[in-house]
Amino acid sequence: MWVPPKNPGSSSLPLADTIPSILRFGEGSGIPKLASATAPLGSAPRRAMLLAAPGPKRHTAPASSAGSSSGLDSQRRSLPIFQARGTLLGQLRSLDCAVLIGETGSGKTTQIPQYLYEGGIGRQGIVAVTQPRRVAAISLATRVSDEKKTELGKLVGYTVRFEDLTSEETKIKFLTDGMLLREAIGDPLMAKYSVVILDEAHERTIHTDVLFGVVKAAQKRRKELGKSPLKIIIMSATMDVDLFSQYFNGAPVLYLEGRQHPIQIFYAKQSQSDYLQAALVTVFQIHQEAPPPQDILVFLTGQEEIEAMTKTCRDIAKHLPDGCPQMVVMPLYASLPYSQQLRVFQTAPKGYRKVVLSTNIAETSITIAGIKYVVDTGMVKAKKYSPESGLEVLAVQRVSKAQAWQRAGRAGREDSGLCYRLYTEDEFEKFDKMTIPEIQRCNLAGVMLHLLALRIPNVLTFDFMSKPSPEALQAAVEQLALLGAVERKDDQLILTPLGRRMAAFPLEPKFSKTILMAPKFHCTEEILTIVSLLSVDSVLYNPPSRRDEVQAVRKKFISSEGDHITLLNIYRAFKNISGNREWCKENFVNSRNMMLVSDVRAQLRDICIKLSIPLESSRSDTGNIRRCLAHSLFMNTAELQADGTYATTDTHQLVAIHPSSVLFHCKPACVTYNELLHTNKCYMRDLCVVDADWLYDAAPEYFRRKLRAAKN
DNA sequence: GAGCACTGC
Repeated sequence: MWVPPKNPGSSSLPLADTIPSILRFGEGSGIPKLASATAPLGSAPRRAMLLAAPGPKRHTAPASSAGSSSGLDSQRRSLPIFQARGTLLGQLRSLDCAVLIGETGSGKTTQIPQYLYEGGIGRQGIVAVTQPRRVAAISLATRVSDEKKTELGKLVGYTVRFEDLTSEETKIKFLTDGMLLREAIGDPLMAKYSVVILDEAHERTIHTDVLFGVVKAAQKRRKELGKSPLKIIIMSATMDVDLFSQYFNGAPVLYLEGRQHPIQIFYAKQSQSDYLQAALVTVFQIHQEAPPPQDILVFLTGQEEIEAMTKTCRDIAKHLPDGCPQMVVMPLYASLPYSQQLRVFQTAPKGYRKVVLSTNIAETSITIAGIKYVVDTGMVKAKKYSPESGLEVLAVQRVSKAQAWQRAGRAGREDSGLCYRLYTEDEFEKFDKMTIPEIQRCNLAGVMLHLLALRIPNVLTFDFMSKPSPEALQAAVEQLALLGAVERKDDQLILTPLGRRMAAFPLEPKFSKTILMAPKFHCTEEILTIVSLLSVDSVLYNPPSRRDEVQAVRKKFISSEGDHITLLNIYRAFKNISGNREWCKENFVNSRNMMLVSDVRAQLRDICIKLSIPLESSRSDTGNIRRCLAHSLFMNTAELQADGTYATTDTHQLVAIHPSSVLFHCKPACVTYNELLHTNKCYMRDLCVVDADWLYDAAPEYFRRKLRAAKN
């Protein structure tokens, strides 16, 4: 058992030449919430009732017969939640809404849907359980169908984009929150569901936040219409209970004990001016003092930082003193090719310690077994949105307290763990309590379009749990008006027929509009490809170390007309050789994302057919494609100024061409772009060369208005 | 002149 340094200052680091300072840590005074199994929450609403479920404290390893039915049964019974089953069912039976707070490992997500089913609650309909991520929905459905000893897709099934494994028999259905939201367009009362469980509610994804309001409205409406009741259960891991409870008319909060292992927290004794340096020192300090099979997870902010740190760690690890364990260093971030991501799941060879340097992908999306130590820089790269400028700002910032606890929790998955925070306890106390929910950080055009499609009476006053600013709502509606999706009628905002068609696509409104414009320019096939490419992560893989190779190979696809046409060329080449992996590797194309593009394209094409949109190809005529883009992206344009810089056409914001664009070294007179992203500079991403005249043709009134505004 | 946190429909 590793013992925390009693006097950290005296522990000598054999790497003093490379790393000048030793970081001093003090043990946290406040007992971290995650380490406390009995009293997880300080401020429970008064109406709350406590469901203590003291399961076995000792972590029981999965039965060796895991998979066999008896093993699964005994595992189910050994879960902490099992002893609370009766009480829980009694409560849930009588409640319209409940908030369920369960620690990691309480088994709430797998067990509660089964308890409801077994207890005959809501048998007349389906029990829906939403998840923020696809993989979670799929693996939970698999697990629960195993426990019920049924075939996946029968009693228990799942629905995620591109995959629907449900049938007439399905009574317990796991789905992504986005999927349930999309289903609601055709069925705003959610008539086929008797219970909706919104899981991982504390993550506050934009979809969960919209669903809060949608299920609440559906429940109320069903009651008014005298239809069968809809039961709502909110499941969350952390402390936002007051907010959830208040929003759902004072719904009772039920607590479930979990099986999180204790985590010891250490804070930096002094404020750190350089968190990268501090992280480096801490990793090697731990490495020197801890026995080898215990792995380290370090939270950093981005790809570039992680790649640089990986290299530094590897260099230092080559020159470790005798007797020191060896080290394997692995980067982890979302744009890393899948095969490389998988490496973090391999156990390190004997005598080696695994050090994973990760973005916040390891906070929720990827769980790595065997992590004993977490090193938390306290920093995260996150997006903010300013509705006034329409600008998205991507910046490194402090994490919230909730996020810091989430990170710490990654050390206690299998056994007790330790978390080193590279900030002082005083600094921590100044962190925001919660991360600002996504719905308050985003462009809301898509959300507003969705709400309108759900026939919500007044979208500007929609009952959000955390209301976005009026400016953000107004900006979204204005954007929709510009796209021709909404109009005012008797002081009410309603969808135009075009808007209703736009809402049928699982896309940002401007991309839906682009598709709907395409028939006019006889290039729907090409636009479908381009929009698909733009709506998934980049298919281009750019390893910094092989930049020259990448450039040489990519040359053959590059179009002087911009990124859209270049991407189209790459997709066509990919399809011409019928899309094999080898080709992708040779051409630095991310094959996983490319496959996804194919799936997305097929889905969008199906929707076009349902909407009777003619599917034509413009073949080699790229002018029509660019005209089509100009007609739908006219509000996203910039013009070259006399001094060689670019200014946006509408607000004359100074912008630059993003270095990832094929037009980076070019100076076209007029371009449209997909989005502006503010990092060090205000960059335009994904550009297309257009003719200024086309823009005026596309929206004469818009530009006349802009011109008048400029004159005043 | 030089850069891209993370999900999801």
